[in-house]
Amino acid sequence: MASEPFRNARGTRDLFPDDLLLIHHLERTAVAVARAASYQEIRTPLFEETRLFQRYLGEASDVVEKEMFTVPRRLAEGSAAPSEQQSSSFTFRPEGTASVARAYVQGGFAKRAPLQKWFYVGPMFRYERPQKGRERQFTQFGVEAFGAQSPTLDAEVIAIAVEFFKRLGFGAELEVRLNSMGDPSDRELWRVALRSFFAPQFATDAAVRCADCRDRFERNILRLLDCKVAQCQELNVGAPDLFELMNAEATAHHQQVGAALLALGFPAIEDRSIVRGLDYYTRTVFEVHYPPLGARSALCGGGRYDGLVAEMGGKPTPGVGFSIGFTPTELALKELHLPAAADLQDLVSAQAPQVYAIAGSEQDRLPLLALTEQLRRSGLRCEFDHRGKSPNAQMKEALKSGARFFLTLDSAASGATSVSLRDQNDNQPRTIAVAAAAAAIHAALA
RNA sequence: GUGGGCGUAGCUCAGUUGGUUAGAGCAUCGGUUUGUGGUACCGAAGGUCGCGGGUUCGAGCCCCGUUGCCCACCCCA
Repeated sequence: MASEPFRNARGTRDLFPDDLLLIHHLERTAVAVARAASYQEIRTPLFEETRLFQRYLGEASDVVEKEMFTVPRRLAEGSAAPSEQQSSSFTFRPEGTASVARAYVQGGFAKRAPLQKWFYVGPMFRYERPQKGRERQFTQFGVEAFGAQSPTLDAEVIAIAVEFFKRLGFGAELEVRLNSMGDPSDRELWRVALRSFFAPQFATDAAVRCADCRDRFERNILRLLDCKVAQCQELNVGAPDLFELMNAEATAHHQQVGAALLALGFPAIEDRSIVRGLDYYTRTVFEVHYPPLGARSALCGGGRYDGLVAEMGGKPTPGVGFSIGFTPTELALKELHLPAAADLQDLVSAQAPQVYAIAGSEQDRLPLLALTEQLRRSGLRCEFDHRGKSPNAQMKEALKSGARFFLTLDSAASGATSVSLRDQNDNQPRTIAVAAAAAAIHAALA
């Protein structure tokens, strides 16, 4: 009985060896810029108890709960009501910060070593409808710095994000867009002020605002500020400014982040439309943009979350971080015709054999296989034809493989003790004793 | 959740107003050539035209349904 062929699940993709060249390049760039600023890697589990993310997302959870990959916990038979099963389920992490903050608290760092600068690179999962640049399984690079509220730390975190893109080849057009959410009490005042400012726009049925904004007014009033509809933007003019309500310390912090960024050579653009709705986000919020990309210019988002560690049950500890999605980064790189081939050359080389062993006859195959193994043990990448191709066809394979050395057993007779080695760099065939082959190749490579 | 577009070989695509046995390039496989910078030539293999139904003497092409993918909106932790 015929069945449908197997396919990958929607919103996922296979990364084949050629695709992984770029992925590895992104990963190593991320690791390099993070380590340069003394950030250490952390790896948390790919899934957590669902309630961790429910706590992390707070009020927004009813909106996003449908967009998470949740699996039920296996309970002893008949031991719990269905509702209880739901609350004790597991969920594949939709982002990195909640898990890292949980680990920070659980590991006791808030008490024994509050200052921790960590980074992570790994897969995240969101049950959303895929579209361009959005997948159900995707990779994020993120950093989280705990234990200091200094504005210079905000600037350092932002600088890591910018440096990541610079090293990937993005140009001077890179922009840091900066805003502040103030402290929670400031934000509460602001929400109240926004509500009374916008309320008249929704008091009548007249469609002065787009339908989405009518929804946002109830659900998430801050999102009114970054509506893309032109008419809505006009109606935002004159809206209450959080900075008018912000406490002096938070205001000073924001100015000092700007000054620190300037000192680092990354002048920030103030952008009041950048908002973060979750309550433990405090003060700094930022995005890194690359305007040449047009509508999809946002590459990175981050900010300060001084209330999060306490929310996770830890000793109150400030924190700041960002996350960068690999998928949008890949799209942007493709559009910019990056990276240059030279940037991947070492990764390409590492995938290619250094030596291709060519069997001149059927009798040569086993002795040659043994020699191949010997070369591999010596640390050389060595390839051997397993399909029994003709010597001519093996030569073509060898050329395609990118191997620098072609090696054949001298076919004098059975029990050959020498090999013919051709180095494509000088193209001089040399005859070498079998026992000396590995050393000769290593010498040529050195 | 809403809306739009597209499904022909492994990949990128042709395929005339509906008309014999559905084509090309690349990739693959085999061979010849070239004692060597991935050449050139010859040949082979590979498709129930996403799937199901309908219209028709006849459907890759028209109609309906379905499914998959893509894109946009929503959301964006």
